[in-house]
Amino acid sequence: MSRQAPTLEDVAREAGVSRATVSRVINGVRNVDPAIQETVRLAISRTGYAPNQAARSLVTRRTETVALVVSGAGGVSDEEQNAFATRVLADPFFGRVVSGVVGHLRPRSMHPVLMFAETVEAREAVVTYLRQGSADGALVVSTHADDPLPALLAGAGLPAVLFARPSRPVALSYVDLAHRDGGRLAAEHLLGRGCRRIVTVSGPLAVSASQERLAGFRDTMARRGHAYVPLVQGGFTVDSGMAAMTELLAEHPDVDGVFAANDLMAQGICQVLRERGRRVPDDVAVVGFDDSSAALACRPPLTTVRQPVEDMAAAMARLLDEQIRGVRTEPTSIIFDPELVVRASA
Amino acid sequence: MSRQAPTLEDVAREAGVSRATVSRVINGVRNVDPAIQETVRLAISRTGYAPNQAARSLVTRRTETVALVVSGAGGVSDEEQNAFATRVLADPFFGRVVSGVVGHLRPRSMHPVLMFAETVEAREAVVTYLRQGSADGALVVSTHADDPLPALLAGAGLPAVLFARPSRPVALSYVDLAHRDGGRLAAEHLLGRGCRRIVTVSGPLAVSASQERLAGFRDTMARRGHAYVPLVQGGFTVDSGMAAMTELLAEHPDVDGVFAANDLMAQGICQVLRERGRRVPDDVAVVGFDDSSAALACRPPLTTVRQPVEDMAAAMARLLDEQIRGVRTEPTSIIFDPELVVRASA
DNA sequence: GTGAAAGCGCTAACAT
DNA sequence: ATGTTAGCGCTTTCAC
Repeated sequence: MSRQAPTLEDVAREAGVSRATVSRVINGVRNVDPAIQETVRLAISRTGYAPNQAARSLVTRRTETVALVVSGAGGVSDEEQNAFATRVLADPFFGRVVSGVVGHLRPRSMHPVLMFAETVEAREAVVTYLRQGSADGALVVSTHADDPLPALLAGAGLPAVLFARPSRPVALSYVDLAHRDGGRLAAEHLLGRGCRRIVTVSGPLAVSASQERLAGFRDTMARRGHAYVPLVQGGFTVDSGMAAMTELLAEHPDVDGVFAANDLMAQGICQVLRERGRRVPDDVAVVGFDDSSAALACRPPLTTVRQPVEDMAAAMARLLDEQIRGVRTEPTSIIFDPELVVRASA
Repeated sequence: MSRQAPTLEDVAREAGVSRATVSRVINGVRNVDPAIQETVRLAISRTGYAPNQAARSLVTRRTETVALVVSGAGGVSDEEQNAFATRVLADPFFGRVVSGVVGHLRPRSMHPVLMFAETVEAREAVVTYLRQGSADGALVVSTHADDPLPALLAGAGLPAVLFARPSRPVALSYVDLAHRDGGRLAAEHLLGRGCRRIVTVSGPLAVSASQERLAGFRDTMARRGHAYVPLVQGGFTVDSGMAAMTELLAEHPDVDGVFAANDLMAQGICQVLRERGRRVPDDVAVVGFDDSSAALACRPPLTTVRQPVEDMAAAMARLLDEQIRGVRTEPTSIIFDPELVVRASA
């Protein structure tokens, strides 16, 4: 192995100054003679010094690490735990979250620890992890409306920010999308292009985002005289989109417009439509939601309601960062506006 | 805020014992009277004590954290960094890696820090992170053959394990697949079902896995008398698969079998074939590689060469774990065998 | 502007 | 089996 790593002491000796001075130089504290700064910097590179993060954390009470938690609800079996991670990461949505989070953290030399909290034990582990000071706070992305983790975190007084408003009120900051407006945009677009037999495939109604998108959509439809919009509930996956469309097609063969609550399902829907010989968008127009990579991968490319996930995730990281630094003390919410992106499918 | 967190000292006082005894109970060191253990445990829960990880790490020189690094090669621009994370996570392959890694780490109360190293600075950041003792070691998944990170890590004497054999020899452990055997399995299957006009879409030839899969495939074809197999290079994405198949179809309209170097491309290939009115597998048989979620999502479901990614990732984590604990000192390689999974596409 | 010294909370070697 | 004690390497008053 390599010999013992150099410490502040070593650098100080090498530079002929005290530990305190070296520490000041490293941490960019002013009031250090420029000449000495140079000497110290030289000594640092000569010794190949790297500050010990544990020692630093012990006194600063900060780790520059945050937990990025993907949280479910149920009491899932051990078997399914792996599946949970795989499933979550397979969704292009999550990649955008990570991207946005890292975009904020990296320039600040902060790092995300990936955690999955789909069981009672796993949730406890998250709380323990934070209570031990292994991370300074948590960014929580819930996949289920009645996720108990936010309340657990809030109860323990741990810094945390949520992606999406919690279903039960909890004293935590969050970022969210104006999902209702998104549903409205979709409805207006379909109606605007002349669709009259419109159906919709919602997300799991246990997820509040699904409900909101649906509510906004239905609301707008109702205002335009469409009292009834056939609905099938999907699961935010390609497969569930296919199944839903198959079902809808059987009951409503004259459909000419579909609103899917996310792009993955819209992709499945387009696939089924094509298999049944319906042209998209000529016979049936399809509008998705998210503007994820699936929207571009889809044939035809999806017209969709864009959710600025990267920006939202970055804002989430910023909120947590501010809370950790004590800059922000009150729970804050930031709501982003959706935007219609018109491509070929509608 | 909440009041100062309780320390070992507080628990010790509460239990009427010394700090050392409490420490022993917490760390499960034997030689502690069962009765006292009980007293201590009670004091712990009464005080709501959680050990301070920084203090612990300072003395144990271990963080119970490993860096999970996705590493590229180039000097990518800042703009593209976000895209890198998004792109990487969009690939179902990565979700399986995470799943396997977490599967090993979690039961050991270890945690992965997610890092992306697609620029010179980012790679430096990884090295610094490890040198500071913020993580005990690194699990590296390279997306490019001439990734400089492994050499950097090895040079710094930092514990690290790679997914896939490095292109230049480096003194690090790695896990890998017998890609050549995988290519062979694909060729044998296509030939076995009677295909005679076989083409192939490889991955980026800068990636050694691509080369190996191709070599095994070509080798087997050659042994069976097929001297020439038309080849188009793809990029492991659905789109690149579509483009490649379009090209191949133009030059070889009589094609009756395709070997794609991954499932994503196979998916694109199936899509193009269907659009051109070719039935899969009746007119053209398609074999993919990986057995990722894309294989099941594909229509028809893909016959594919399974790569046990979760197992490989778990093994990678285990190797690193052993290296960190000092159980293993020599670089070790573990090569997994591919397996043909027959579904509908071939 | 710089140094001396006091901890941060824990583990582990040693003493008992 | 339990207690005492010496650090781990750093930041941060507090003097100067």
